[in-house]
Amino acid sequence: MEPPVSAVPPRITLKDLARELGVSTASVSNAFNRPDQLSPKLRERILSEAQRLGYSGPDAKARSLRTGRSRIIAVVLAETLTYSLNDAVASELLAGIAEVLDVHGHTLLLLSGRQHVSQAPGSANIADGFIVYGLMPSLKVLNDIPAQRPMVAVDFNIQSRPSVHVDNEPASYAVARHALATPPKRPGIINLRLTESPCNGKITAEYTLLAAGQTITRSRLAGFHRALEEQGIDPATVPMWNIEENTFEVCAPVIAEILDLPDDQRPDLLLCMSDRIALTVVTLAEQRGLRVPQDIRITGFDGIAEGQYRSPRLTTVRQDSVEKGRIAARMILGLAPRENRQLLTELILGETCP
Amino acid sequence: MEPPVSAVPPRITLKDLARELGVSTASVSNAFNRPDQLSPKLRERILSEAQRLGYSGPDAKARSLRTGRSRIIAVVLAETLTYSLNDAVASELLAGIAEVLDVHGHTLLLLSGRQHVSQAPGSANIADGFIVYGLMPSLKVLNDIPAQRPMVAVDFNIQSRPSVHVDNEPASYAVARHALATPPKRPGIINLRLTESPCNGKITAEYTLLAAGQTITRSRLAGFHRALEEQGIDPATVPMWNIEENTFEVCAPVIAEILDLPDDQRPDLLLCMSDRIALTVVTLAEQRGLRVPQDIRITGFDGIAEGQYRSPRLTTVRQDSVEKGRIAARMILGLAPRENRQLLTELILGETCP
DNA sequence: CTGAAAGCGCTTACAG
DNA sequence: CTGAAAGCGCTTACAG
Repeated sequence: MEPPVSAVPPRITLKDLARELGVSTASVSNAFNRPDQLSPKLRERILSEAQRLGYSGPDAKARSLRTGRSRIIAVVLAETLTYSLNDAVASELLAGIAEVLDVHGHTLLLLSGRQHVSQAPGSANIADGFIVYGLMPSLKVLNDIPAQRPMVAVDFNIQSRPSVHVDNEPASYAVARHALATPPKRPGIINLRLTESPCNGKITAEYTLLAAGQTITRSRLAGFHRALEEQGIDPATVPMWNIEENTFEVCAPVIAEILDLPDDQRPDLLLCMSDRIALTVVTLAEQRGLRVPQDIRITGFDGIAEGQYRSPRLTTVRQDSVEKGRIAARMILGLAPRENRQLLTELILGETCP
Repeated sequence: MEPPVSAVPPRITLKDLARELGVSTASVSNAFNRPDQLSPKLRERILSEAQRLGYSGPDAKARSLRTGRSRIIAVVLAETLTYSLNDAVASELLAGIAEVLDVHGHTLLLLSGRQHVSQAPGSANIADGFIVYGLMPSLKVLNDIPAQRPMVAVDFNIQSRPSVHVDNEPASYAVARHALATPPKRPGIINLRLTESPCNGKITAEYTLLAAGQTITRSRLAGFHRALEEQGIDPATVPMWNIEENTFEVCAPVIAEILDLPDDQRPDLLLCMSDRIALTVVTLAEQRGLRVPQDIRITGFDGIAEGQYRSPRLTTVRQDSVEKGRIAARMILGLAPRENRQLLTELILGETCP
């Protein structure tokens, strides 16, 4: 089905090299892997001869079969790789993971829970461990993974596996409480992936929200609602929109619809479930000549760099995604206890909602 | 040295399953890999029994040794993974690569040319092919790669290997020419990684630039210079600064230094070698109450989303990094001829330099 | 369509 | 410190 990556010309193996040198295969192996197991002189000879003959070291495929370990850790991403690689939060998580793996001699294999159908099944199970990021449409990918391999879930839960989270509900509560301290005339909420069936626009009565515990965005909504109630605002009276994908392109039409409402209907405070959403509001508001924060106040969630290295700076709540990645990686490598972890977030007061 | 990832409990193998079912190992293998080689009925029985006994399919380590292919393609990044994952251009490249690999049943292994010393040598050679991105401090990593494996270079050159580039010189010329059509009083250039020894600030006489052909930024400078000369401006009279890493944090102090020059010395046009640099100029200029483009005009290079989904939009030249990744991936998979490619760029007229 | 057997390239006790 | 040998878990001609 797939064309071979290349026709491989004759290749020299460890055995060939041993024969060539008149030593045992064990000595050649030791020359590369256990310097203390042979004389420096012999090792020198083996290594230089290897270089001369174009032998670049033991084959990793054979080594991993023999030792049972590949030194590869897989990250399974709920979204497509294309999306994840361009998302600031996912990128930071990956950076945190990569940092720890690198220091401990492991490498990072990227997999997606939304892979193409032609995806060779089982190619994932080469990895020694798995970090699974976010709720995926189907847990089928996880079935290909041998049950004994370590696995940790990030930002969602897998039955009987450790997980790493942030304190979504208190974090949302904190930012909403700050925003509501200045009473808004018309607050609004822009959710992220919160409906059972796809909805990119206003959430009307016909939509059902995902169940609590299924998604972190449900916890974020709970935090918003708690703050609203505390201010004597009935959450049921606050209009909600939903965004299907955390990108400018997908956010823009929904936000344009909101901002283009008549002055007396347009929200003057928008609580957004991500910085990407909030930043899109800022950009489209500026394009329309709406003043931030005078005409419309905006809050985000995540604390990504793009929201801080600009003007006006985003008011948001910062989660340390890099640290989330580090912790997940340490758990997988057995350097940290495999337990459920919840990281704290930090309220950032920017200019979009002073 | 490194602790094992986990103590693996007893595990069932293909052989065990075959014995259990009273069939040959070939049939079990075929049930998973070649459905046409056995009766649907037997296949059904094997698959269901496998599930019941917790056999999740053939082990990828053994399979890859046996077949000689891992279906893994490695991307070797010149920068650290932490940097690369958070850089828009590198992320787009990776996204383009991942897109093609995914469709063709391959997965993506991330490696860095600046790995930690403890990095297990040779663990890279599990990959079937290598995409090498950017000039790295040392090509040592590449030595561990068997010579027969396909390899393609992106944004730099490796002896006798195909490469993928964009038209850096003409692209820079185009954007500079556009900018210089409105004659500046005091043009300036902000370079990226262009000096032999590290320099984060003004490039003075004591610094030597990297040789032409060594780095793409040298080609970009050539484009700027050609446009300057064409306008009768001697490039030697145009002040140049250098940035060591394409991040806000590293750019900011250099740019602050430039913007804080007295009014009669501050450049009124800055030609920047990346959008990240240009965006940092915009942000810091806004913070200082400088008007863009009235007080200072700014051009970038790359065409990243962040520069376009904001106001003022960046004037820049767009390179299709996603496509660069797609092409490199197709070459590696043997789906496109292994030859040198140069992609065209597109001038984008934004508001930072109308 | 099925089964017996070779062998992919290593690492690692083990005996010397 | 060195060498002979087993075996990691598969896939694939090949014979039936």
